Amino acid sequence: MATIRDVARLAGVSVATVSRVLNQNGYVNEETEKRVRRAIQELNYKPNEVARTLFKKTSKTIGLIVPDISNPFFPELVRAVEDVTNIYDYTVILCNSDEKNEKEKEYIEVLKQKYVDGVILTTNQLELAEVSELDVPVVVLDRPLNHSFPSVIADNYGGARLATRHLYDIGCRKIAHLQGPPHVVNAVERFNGYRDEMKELGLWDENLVILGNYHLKQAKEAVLQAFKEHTIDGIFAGNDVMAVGALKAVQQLGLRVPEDVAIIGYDGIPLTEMTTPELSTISQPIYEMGAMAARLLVKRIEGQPLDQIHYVLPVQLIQRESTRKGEKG
Amino acid sequence: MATIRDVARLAGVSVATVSRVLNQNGYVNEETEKRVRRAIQELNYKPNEVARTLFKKTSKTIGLIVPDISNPFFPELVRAVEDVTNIYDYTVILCNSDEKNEKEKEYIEVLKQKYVDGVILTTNQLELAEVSELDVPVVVLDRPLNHSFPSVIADNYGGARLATRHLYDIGCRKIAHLQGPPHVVNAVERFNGYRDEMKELGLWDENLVILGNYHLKQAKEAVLQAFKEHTIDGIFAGNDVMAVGALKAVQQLGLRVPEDVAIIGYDGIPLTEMTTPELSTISQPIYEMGAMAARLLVKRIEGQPLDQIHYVLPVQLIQRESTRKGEKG
DNA sequence: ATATTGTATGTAACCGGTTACATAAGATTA
DNA sequence: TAATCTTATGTAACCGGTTACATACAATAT
Repeated sequence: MATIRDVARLAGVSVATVSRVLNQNGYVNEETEKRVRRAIQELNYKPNEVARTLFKKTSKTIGLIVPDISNPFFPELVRAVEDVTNIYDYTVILCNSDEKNEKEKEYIEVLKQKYVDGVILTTNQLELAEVSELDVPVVVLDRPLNHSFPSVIADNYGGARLATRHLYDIGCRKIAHLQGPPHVVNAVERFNGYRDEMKELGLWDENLVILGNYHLKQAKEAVLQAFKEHTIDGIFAGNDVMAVGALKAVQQLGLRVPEDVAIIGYDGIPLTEMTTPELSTISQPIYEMGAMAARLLVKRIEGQPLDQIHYVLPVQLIQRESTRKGEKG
Repeated sequence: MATIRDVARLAGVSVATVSRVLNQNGYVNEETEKRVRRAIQELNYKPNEVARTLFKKTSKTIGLIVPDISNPFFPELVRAVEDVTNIYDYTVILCNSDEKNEKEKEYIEVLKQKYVDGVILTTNQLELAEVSELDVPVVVLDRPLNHSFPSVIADNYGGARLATRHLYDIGCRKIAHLQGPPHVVNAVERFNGYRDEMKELGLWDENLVILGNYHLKQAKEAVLQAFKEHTIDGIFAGNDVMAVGALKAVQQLGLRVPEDVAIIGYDGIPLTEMTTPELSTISQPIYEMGAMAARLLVKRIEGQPLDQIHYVLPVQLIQRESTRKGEKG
């Protein structure tokens, strides 16, 4: 690989001049510039990003920490981050944390050592101290740490109330909630929304809360168990994957969806259109969330001011077959 | 951030000695080492990876180019690559190419400039010339370029024959193939397997080939169209996502799966367990493919010999409800 | 007694860029 | 006409590591 010194030699100038041509700063004579450009062409010279990074302390790379890319909520989010940062010439280092504190800390250490320009965090496991150690911009995505970092989330509380209310509107009165893991902030917020709406409707019954862990199998088992003990005519699942688990459980029990039990999920991942019946869901603007987080991060990196620190994006009820009863909700 | 010179000063030694302690090479007196380690602790010193990279020309980073992470086949693959390379202290730069030549070329350029230690390619758009420009190890995943790079693929041809034969075995005689995009090598291989099996069964009829593009909506439309023109009692879809499209089309036509039309997909993504009826599929060892590719790449990077250059992993028929007829196949 | 080997450490060049500073010539200004 | 500004370019230090090479002393071999 040719270096800037090779180019300088071939063009008969100093490395400083070549650097000036490359970065378009300082004075360079038109003729000289042509000679330099010709030499660059001839040698197929590409500047070494690492050397540049070492001096400038900016790597045009960001870190993206997600719990698990194989969880179907994240691919679209990751894709959005990649798309947006790419426009500004950043590359993305992908990190799967499994929500484990240890892995997150290790990744943050590595990212720092690689001089990443910023980090997007999708997790709520981190202690303040560890994140603060990062001396680069951070944007928190989907799982707000309740503090000073810019964040992008969707309206979990409002979405949960919307879902619960929707089940009520189509006639459900024994509305269960398949809750996500209690250590995940958005799961708690959705639970709170469900609880408050149920209280307002005068239907609150803590026995109707089913504990899930955002995964299919465990959710299905939990729902099967719940049906043994309680009467249920509607299920609001904390995420779409668990909604599928609920669907499977209900079908296995020989009950009809939505006639006997209506089901609504949360997230709006493509999966919801692939089940039979298709699943109603509270759709989060997943791509937009990722894109927004990426835009915020780039702004922060480039020292631009943010109009706003915390963004709460609106969610949307999408009614499909799993909650479409005779009365048409 | 403390530098190696700060550590040297505090420990009262030269930078060379500190470097020796860090890299555990050369001679260092036990007492001296203790002093150095104490200084490192005290300053919370972490070596700067970028400086190291510049000198050593190895970044402990690899590039991973996939068509689109939001295609449900890839998250698990990406996850596997990340898991395995992480064991060896590599980080992963994720690139979405959309199978576009232009994007792939740009990414390869950037990866080179960042001194990545190797690249895993999941694409078949690249010309030999462009990949060869990469002077780091390359492993090709899922889509073999038919040449000298190490590769990991699953047995597409065999899997397709297996799927076709399975439909035959459960009684189908008008077996359609929902084909993937013709510019994707694995789609063509699966088509070839289907064609050869059909010929061997004496059932080959080119009218039963339906062109799809690996996406749901288009596949569904194509299947609806095909049913207008031909009699079909079995569908072998080139991937699982299209199988879902076929399922939706068939259900929309008021036909029963599998009684009237049996359906089998290809890939074995989690989605296949979430539909109703659950989809039979040819399961590829997705995680293992990614893990294997990552292991090959690391071996190549570290200069170890490979036992074998091209790996073709076995696929497996998974029979579920969508092909479970009365006779029990 | 001298040569050789092993241990321990420091100096400075190097990786490949960027940029502060020095230098110089021609144009402009007082 | 001397001072100042603009344009153009080069030298060398710098970013923060690694390592070849030089140096020195003690232990061992000849």
